[in-house]
Amino acid sequence: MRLYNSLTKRTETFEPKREGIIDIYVCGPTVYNYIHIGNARPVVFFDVVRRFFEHMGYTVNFVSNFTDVDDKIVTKALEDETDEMTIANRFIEAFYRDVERLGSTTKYLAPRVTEHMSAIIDYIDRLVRSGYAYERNGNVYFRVSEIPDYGMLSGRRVEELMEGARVSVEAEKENPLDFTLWKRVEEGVTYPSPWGEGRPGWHTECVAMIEEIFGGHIDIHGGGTGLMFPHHENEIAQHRAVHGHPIANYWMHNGLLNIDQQKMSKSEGRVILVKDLDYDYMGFRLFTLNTHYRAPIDYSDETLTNHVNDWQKIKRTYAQTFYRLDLAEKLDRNGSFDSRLNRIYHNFIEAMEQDFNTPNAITELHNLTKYANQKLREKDTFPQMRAAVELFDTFFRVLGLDPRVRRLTQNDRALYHAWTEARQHKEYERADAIREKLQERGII
RNA sequence: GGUCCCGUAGCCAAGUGGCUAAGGCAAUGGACUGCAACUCCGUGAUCACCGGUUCGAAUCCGGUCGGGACCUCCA
Repeated sequence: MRLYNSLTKRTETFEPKREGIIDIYVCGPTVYNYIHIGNARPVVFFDVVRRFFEHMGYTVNFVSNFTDVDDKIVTKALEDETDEMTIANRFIEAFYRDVERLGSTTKYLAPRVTEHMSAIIDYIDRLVRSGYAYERNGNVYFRVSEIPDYGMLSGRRVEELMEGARVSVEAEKENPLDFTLWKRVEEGVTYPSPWGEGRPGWHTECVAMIEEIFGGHIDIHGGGTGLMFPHHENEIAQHRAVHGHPIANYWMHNGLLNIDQQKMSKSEGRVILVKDLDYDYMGFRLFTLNTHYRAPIDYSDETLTNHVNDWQKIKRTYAQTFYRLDLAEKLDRNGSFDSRLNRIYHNFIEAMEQDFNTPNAITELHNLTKYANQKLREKDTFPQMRAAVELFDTFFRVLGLDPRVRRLTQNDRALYHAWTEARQHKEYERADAIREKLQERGII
């Protein structure tokens, strides 16, 4: 398995800390709104990462958090005249609904910041005691100058950051680059701490939860490119301060999703929410996976339509192969893998092992589709068709695609036989009426 | 001002030094069919431009043009 490591900027051979087990953490959403299709990208991609590792026999401990304490949630609660917990719960539920729509599994550990507040406060306290952080008027800041290679992940040097005209200037900070660990606040929910009532900054939650859940050192840390700076940079700094070693062996960052060549922007009305997507979600999933995860994706209706069509063809082929076998009572037989199918499987795995080259993996899905369609037109190919269905099932499981094809009912069979009979007797009007029903159900 | 990424057929996209530059969508010709749909077979690229390195470059280096991101919350 080869993985591009954002930390070292090179493709490396992946080796987990423990034989056969992979600990992975992906930064999750701040739950103050419905997620948009850009947020959907890591939801889909890291789901595929997990699925592929599981296919390869690994046990994957997958954790992705919910940020349910944040200024934006406080603002939203004030707007809606309710409390933060209500807002968070509402959007966590909505998040799970969207994740399911996208075909990603919801069965993973999803810790909430509110459930780990004492761990977060304790973490900050240790940073203060060891001199890596300092308190000013109820605010706590991280002392960036204590970390010599600060900026290594995002490829920035401290001097460059200092020169940036837009670095925020807060008088009480020792250094403009110092970031907030704890914030004294007047408005919204607060928590008691050694520095008074307030709320934690955003950057400590992930490291504190990783420490509490995994013991402080994981295999893979994932997230969107947009989080590299400053969030992940700050995670690295804090973890380095407390533990003296890197928090994760591999960092994986997915590229962003733009709309019409530009970044999604709420203020400019260029946002598409997952729940409002008026397309087949499996087609959308295929669309995101058809570009390598590190490259940016440019969304347009035309491009998405391309992949929705792709998916329809794949799904149709699968369904027809499946139903043909079902009608012939051959679904329970064993498949026969010929050299062509073996090569398709082999190429698929090879593509995935090459830093999750899902576009090339999808090419093999197309090759399989062609194979199945060819077998459908040839005589006496049930064993090969059966093998194709098995391989489809494997690819679908790894990529998280679901054609929603189930075994035929008695009614479906009767309909099919009636159609065949009508055609044999050249009763075309009746045959066409039945055909329409069969097509509606995707059986032919 | 500083840092960085990208430009492959109408559209999406893989390939990052070496066989005829994968694959899909769209288009188009043919086959199959009672008609149709589906499907199958076939058809498409001086790899933005200019120069350099090399026996050899889409791939490396320099420049030009074009697009975008980050340095502030951001998947």
